[in-house]
Amino acid sequence: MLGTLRRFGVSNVLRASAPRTLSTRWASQLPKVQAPSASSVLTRSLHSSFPKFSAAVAQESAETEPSQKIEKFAELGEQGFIDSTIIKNITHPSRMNLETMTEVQSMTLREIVKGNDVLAQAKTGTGKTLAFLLPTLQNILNDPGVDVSKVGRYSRTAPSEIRALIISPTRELAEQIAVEAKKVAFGTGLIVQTAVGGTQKRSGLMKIQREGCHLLIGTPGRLKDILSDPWTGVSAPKLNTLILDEADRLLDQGFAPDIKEIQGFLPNPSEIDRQTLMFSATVPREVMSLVRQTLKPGFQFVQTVREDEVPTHHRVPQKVVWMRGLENGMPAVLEIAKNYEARRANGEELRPFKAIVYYNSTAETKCAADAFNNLRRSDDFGKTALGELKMLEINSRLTQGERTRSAESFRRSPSGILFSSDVTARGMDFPDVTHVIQVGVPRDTETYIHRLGRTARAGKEGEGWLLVHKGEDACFRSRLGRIPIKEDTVSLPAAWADMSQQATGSSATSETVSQMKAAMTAVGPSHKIKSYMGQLGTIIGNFSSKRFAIEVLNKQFVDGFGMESPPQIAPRVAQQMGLGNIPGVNIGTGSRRMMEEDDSSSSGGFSRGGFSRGGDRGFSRGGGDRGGFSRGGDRGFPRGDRGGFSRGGDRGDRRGGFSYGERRGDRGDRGDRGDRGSSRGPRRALEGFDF
DNA sequence: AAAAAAT
Repeated sequence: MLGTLRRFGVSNVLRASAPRTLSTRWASQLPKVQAPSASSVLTRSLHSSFPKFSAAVAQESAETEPSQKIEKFAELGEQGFIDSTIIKNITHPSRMNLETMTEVQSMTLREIVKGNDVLAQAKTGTGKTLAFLLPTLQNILNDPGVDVSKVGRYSRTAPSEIRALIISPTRELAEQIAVEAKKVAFGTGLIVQTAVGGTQKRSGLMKIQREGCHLLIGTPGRLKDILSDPWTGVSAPKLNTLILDEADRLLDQGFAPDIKEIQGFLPNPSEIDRQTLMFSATVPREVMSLVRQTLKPGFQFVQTVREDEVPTHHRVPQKVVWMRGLENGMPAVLEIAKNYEARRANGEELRPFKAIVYYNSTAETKCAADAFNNLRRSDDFGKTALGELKMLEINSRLTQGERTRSAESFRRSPSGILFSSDVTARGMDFPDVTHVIQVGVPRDTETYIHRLGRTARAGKEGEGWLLVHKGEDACFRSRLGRIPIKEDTVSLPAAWADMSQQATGSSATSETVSQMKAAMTAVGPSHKIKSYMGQLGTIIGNFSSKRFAIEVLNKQFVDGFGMESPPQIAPRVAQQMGLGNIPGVNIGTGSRRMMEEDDSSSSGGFSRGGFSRGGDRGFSRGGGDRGGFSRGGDRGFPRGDRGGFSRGGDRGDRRGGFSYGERRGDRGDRGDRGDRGSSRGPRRALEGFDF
């Protein structure tokens, strides 16, 4: 909060607990529209008669307003402030069945109806979507130029009647917003349309041309495509509302140019007054200058979170678990599921296990989904509670049809596990998610917060788990140090099991680890190679050295995936990544051939009751029989003491069982900075690493 | 070679 005030050049300190609205001098001079049937047109004309101020010139000051009381939707209807059909859609038990407004909804409603630009920050799952949809649809209804009448059952709206445009960073989120918008607008005559990639452009266009459009919701690429093409007939010459959902994401490096381009297709705001709304749970400092450039100088910054507070929910316990190796990730996930199901079986009143597992690369989601599917279909799992779980995958490399199917299936399912990339990290509303599990340090703080926000929505509970390799400790601290995550060193022994050893014990954890290992081994080798490459791209910077990262990835490939030797990295790629002289890097061109080979032989690989795939391929077998792939393994990779875990029993130098009991003494074998010896080199204590 | 997003 203080940071915000400072940015606005303000020195007064406000009470920390109360939500508040910041407004600027210009905005506070605007007459407040009191009439119940507030006309947005009036407000807008006042706005447009304002001289244009550049953000740099405008002197901003803060004004505190008493925190507004939370209202009932029904009251808005009774006051005549919001259309009665809209209110009925929201409140009726057979429709959206909502009674009371949330804080963001209540705090932004009047500002938006007045026509002010708004930047709103509120925690995940607190109803931001409805907060902008409700007043926006009302504003369109208030516009005297909008014709909602019909000829018979046909709308009289043209495709050039777009009054409001909502931009979303992902296709699924755009569709989700559209579904909600149609619910709110039902029976009002307002036409809601979508324009997202991955769908047939022509049929989508024809639908808009046929039915017309008042509110268009879409993703940047397709919106650019449609709006830039004069032949489509879809245009927005009368547009007066632009909404950026997940605004900070849309204003970041990847999207900002698209957004700018789209704005170029919209009418000049000096001719047609335009209101811009931005919503997100996170508003990092870096985007504030773009925010100021995009919003009018008089914009309202509505925050329902204190700025010195991380916008996560208090009702989400968050835990970080350190892993011995990357290969421990999937066993640890399985252990979370088993532990939870055990508590349920014990009579605790818990909702069914419904989890999203986030990875930083798409290939990892594929590997994990395949492995867990192998597990689920195996005989010993088929009959257990875990065998009932749906295992789903979602990432941008799937076809749009597959993506939609996964998302819908997970939405509807009372339980299951969704292995996901960051496509679902923001905004997606899957009901009743009990667990959000993140594997690896997320790329930035915001990503962590948004992923976590897929649970504990709409007043419900949830828990967050973060599984991190111990070597990513420094990265974790710098990226997530401010977030209230507790270390958990007791719940998941599978995270610390030594997976280079054959599992011998009969403990629940050794069972978990060997089950998962077998399931991972049975995943197609091409997926494992892609996972390796994907992880290479994401985590190399998270470790203190490239050498360390390679060592850790190689270990996962062998001890976790059950492969004979690390995959070959093309010389050109290795060069680009600066891996030329890093020990352990397997340079060669065999992987590509390997992947093509495997891709042509369909997915499958699993026969009920056993793991037929890959378990004896390039792993427990001698190697050298896979064209170009395993042959490369003897180059540069320090695997002198490694064999496959399935043969572990015949090695005299192995201890039996897992060594997860050794965490205390064993944890210091990787420093968090600087050079280190090989995996057998001297061990060093890790400062500040206290189990 | 690493989320996402146009074909």
